[in-house]
Amino acid sequence: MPKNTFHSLDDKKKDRFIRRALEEFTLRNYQEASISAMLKSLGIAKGSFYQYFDDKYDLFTYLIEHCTGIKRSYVSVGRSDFSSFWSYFRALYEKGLEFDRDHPLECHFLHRLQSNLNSPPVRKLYDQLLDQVVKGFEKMISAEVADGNFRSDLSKDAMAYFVYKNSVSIQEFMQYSGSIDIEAAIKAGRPVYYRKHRKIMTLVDEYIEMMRSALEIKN
Amino acid sequence: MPKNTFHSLDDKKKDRFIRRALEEFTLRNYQEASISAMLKSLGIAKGSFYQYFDDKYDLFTYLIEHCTGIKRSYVSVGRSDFSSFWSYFRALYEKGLEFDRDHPLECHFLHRLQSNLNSPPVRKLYDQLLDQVVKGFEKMISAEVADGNFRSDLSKDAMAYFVYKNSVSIQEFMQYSGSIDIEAAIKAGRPVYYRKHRKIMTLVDEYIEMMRSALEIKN
DNA sequence: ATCAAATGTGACCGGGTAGTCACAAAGTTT
DNA sequence: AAACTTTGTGACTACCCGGTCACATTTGAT
Repeated sequence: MPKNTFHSLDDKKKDRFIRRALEEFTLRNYQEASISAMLKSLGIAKGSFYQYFDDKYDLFTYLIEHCTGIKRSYVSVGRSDFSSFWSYFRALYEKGLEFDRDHPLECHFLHRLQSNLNSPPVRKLYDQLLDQVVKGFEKMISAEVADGNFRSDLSKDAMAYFVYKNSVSIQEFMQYSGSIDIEAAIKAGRPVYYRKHRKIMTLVDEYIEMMRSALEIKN
Repeated sequence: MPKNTFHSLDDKKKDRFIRRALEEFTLRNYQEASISAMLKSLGIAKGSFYQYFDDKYDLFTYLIEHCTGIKRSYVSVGRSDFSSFWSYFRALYEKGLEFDRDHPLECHFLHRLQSNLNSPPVRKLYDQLLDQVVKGFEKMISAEVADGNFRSDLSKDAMAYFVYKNSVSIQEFMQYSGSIDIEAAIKAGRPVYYRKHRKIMTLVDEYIEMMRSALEIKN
């Protein structure tokens, strides 16, 4: 937990600090991320940092909370507002793109969490977030199965994991195929999907089509 | 490239060295992996190491070549030996399990490469391997489309990436659901899927069923 | 204006790293 | 046995890190 000293910081200074910290932890691993380098480029003394946070890990957990908090306000769409799971999924993805548009650093800091799985403390935090998402999907998928929309011959947790992983995969494919350059966008502080909205939604629709065929009952 | 000094090393010593190096680079990131710690636990002097390899990166690239070489000898199954793409895919996965059974360290060192994507030199090597695999799948998928087995309304590269990523996902799901503990297995030097063969192949079949439904033409 | 509390500072500590180098030991050829 | 080549060694350099602490500065209340 950040100390009071950090909270009572000038808004502008606090913002600059958070942005630089996100950049540091997004471009490097948790272990590799350097508090020293970050402070140097911010022009803040080492000692000051430790009046804001207990330690490196304290800052890291704060950043996660900061980002998930903002993300929640974007992806808070309800399944019940949509006629089908896939129109819901599509809307969820579009909200994700809005999140990237408005808060690229926050968005991709969260995406890169999975690069830190060998740091036990980070892994713990990641596993919690992962579990939340997959459990959420599992619940919705169970409902679809109960309604006779999704097939019942597959285990629900595997289906949920399948959906989650493929939704992550979409971005990875964009990177693989050269359509986006996350690192460059982060360094420039610009949204990753800027002016790529049509392109990625086309891909999202392809993925939805694949997942739909995979999970829905054939007629 | 390892120097002659390394090649002319006693087989037993060379083996012990490789095993310890693989362990180090599998349990930690490229940057975090410590040559010093590795040498200390091996009882080899610092100076000796630099008569075997140019530097850390030289060792790393050697390990990749070492592992891919062994892996190739396992997964060298031909598509033409199977009646369908999915029976081929299944056989490929079983070969992968044999690779894990006989060479767990080599197998999972390669799996953990994707945890190193923020190290530019490592990323370059990973991207090459990724491209090889995806391009391979793409070729086969194109043939399936041409034969009228796979649908033609999706882009082939997306389908190839879909297949590759989901095949990786299978292992991740095993880890997620607590069926395997890769880190523990590596530390013990034991195969990850030891006595889990039935369990994972059941999951593989579920994934194949999902991917098949996603990509094949509905009848 | 005074004083106390809050905040800022950067040299410093202990510990880690990759890589070097002068030297020692072992092996090989003459 | 002598000369030479290859291999082994570990103290050492130069550098990085996270975190500390005695002290300087600023703030705000009296």
